[in-house]
Amino acid sequence: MTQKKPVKSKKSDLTRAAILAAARELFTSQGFDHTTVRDVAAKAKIDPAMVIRYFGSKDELFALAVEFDLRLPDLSKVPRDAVGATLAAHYFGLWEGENRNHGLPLLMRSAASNEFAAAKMREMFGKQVAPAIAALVGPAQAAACAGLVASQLLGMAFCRHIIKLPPAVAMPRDAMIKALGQTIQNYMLPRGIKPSEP
Amino acid sequence: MTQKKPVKSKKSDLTRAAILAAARELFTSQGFDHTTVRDVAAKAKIDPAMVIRYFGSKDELFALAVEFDLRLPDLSKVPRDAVGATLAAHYFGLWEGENRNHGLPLLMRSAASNEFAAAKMREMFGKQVAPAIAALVGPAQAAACAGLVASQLLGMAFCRHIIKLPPAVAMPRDAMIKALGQTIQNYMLPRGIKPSEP
DNA sequence: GTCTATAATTCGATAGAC
DNA sequence: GTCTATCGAATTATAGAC
Repeated sequence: MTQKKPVKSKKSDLTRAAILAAARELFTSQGFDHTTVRDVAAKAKIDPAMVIRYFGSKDELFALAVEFDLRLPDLSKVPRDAVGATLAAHYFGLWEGENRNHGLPLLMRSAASNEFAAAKMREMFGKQVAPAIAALVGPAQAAACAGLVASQLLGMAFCRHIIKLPPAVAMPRDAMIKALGQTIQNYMLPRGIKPSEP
Repeated sequence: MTQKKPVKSKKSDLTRAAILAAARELFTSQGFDHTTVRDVAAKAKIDPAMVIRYFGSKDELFALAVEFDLRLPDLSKVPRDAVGATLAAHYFGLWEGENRNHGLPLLMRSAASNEFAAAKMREMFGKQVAPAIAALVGPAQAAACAGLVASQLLGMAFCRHIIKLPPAVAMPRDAMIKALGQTIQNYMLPRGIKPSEP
């Protein structure tokens, strides 16, 4: 008797997870092009052929490695004058908090030279970030506001965590959150103008 | 009679320049890894072997392709309350002005996934940007200020020109210069505090 | 499911004729 | 200076034994 869907497939799942974790680490530290299927297999302690067997190709493995959820807070529940600080703090939690085994560093590092990653970043921004901002500042100013906020937050990530520019690395976390929070607050809700105003 | 250093070596220089220009274009659009010596040779309409003969190796060719001068204005000659706008305008001139055949787009695109390019960017920042800022705001606040300014300017370049995030691309140049100028001004000279104050 | 062996490309760089 | 021919190494992906 054949089982269509076995209830237990522990080993397979563990192997899959090990491959994916190894791939994400190596893609992040070495980039897509300089990470070989052999490297991933070695780190996951399995045979290179298994990587292809489980994921089909190197490209499909990469596509799964960059998938993740930003878990943005609900900005409508945040005091209006604390929106900037909240976003800045959330962003640093993503980069320097306890749970950092997500795909953001990989996506950020890859997006500049990998069109698939760039497209993924635009998609994530459109689906997760833009709506949250539009709901707060209204549709008229949403685009410009979102572009400015993204440029500041991604820019700090680029300087501090990707290329490791010394002054950006040296800056204390609190000072940075304060400075970025003020900037973002000003981009989103300048001078207390209500979003519904003309 | 042999000439040690011929006064005229037009052809060689033209070939070198053609190779370098082709390399910069291809490295920028395809990235270092996906640009082959054969690609560069084809674009420059010469033999692939000549690329190596003229530049030694692909790595050395890349090193020359990323070399350039930011040509920052002398900030000491700019009114203090116009420093932010001046820097923002200069930055956009680099990215969207008439003379764009420099290495900045290539450096920016490569730095995230190429350690050599990242080091070059840190070096350029340290030699060209940091001193200009330090001379204006004083040594005490120079590092933090430089890190913040860099994060905002590089972040907009990343969003608007590298990954082409729709809201950042759509924003009119004037509106962006105004917004970034205000932010930079605030990072550099907040509330009119003089740089020499404790 | 797992591994060995290798197919099929592709690339950077070199040797040597002219 | 320039081109032809090719080396040697590395890569993804597959075929097939066990």
